[in-house]
Amino acid sequence: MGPFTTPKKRAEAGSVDPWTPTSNLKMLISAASREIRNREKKLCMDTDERDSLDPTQDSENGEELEKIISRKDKSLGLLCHKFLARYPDYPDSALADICLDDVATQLNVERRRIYDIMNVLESLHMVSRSAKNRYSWHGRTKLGETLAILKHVGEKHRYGQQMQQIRQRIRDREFDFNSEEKENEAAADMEFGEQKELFFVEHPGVEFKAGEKQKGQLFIYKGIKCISADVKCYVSSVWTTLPVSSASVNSRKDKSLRVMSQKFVMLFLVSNPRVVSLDVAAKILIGEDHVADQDKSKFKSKYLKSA
DNA sequence: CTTTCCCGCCAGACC
DNA sequence: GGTCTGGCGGGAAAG
Repeated sequence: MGPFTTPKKRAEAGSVDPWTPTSNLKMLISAASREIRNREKKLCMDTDERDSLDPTQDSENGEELEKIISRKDKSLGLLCHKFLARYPDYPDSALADICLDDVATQLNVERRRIYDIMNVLESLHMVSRSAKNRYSWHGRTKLGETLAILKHVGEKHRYGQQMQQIRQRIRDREFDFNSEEKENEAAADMEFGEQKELFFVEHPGVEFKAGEKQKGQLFIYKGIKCISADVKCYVSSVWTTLPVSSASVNSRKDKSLRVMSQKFVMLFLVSNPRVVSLDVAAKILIGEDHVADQDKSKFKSKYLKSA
């Protein structure tokens, strides 16, 4: 193993439930489902029992486990699932306080992973940052409102129409292989409006406190995997005022996981049909030209590698 | 082979 | 100085 290779981590005793290729999709559909969560609780208990077989104590046993535990068992989606299983859908008025260190210890993962989960859940206002190292758990109490707001914002940004346009162009391209130029023109014509403005949609009454950076990379998949899917149940209520601002707390230009997650949910909420391809989502969320740039640099690096 | 995405380094914010 | 936060690249696993 070279000096720059990712070190292999000791196997952790995790779920050994047979994980299917569609597990992430299932996760998406069920992340906040109570039934599944109860099942998960049971599963976690089983896992705890299994933990008594400490893999670090017995190297042979550890290697054996390492083979059994695939990367799917360590996925962010599963982790988020386990996290959700620990908290009630509708917590009492007494705030459920979440300590990052405790959660990391309990779930037996690096602290870094908890930040990812918190960012996604925060984007849905299922948690909010209360202090350094601490979050408050809101569960689904604000979810309905949040989804309604996000849908409204998604409509405002004309995400639905944008998706239709992109899909149409993709279809056109299938009939016309020499359409590259036309395509670029079309992209230039497309009216993205405020879409390029970066923003974080706040929940009324929830103060946004975290400091963050502006560098960003699209980790859409991280967002999707952890988000509750019964989106359609919540979009009926109507909002007249949008708590969307690019000033004050939102002044930090933000392409963080938190914001990208919100935007992705918006796409789902306004999409018809309800399937959103990553390709289309990326074109809207990071911009068509940027997607093209990324592809180019990818080809370039591949070319250089093979040369 | 290409795509997905986990790991953890480390920059920058914050204290 | 220390700690917290989270963007990001590398590369292994999955497809």
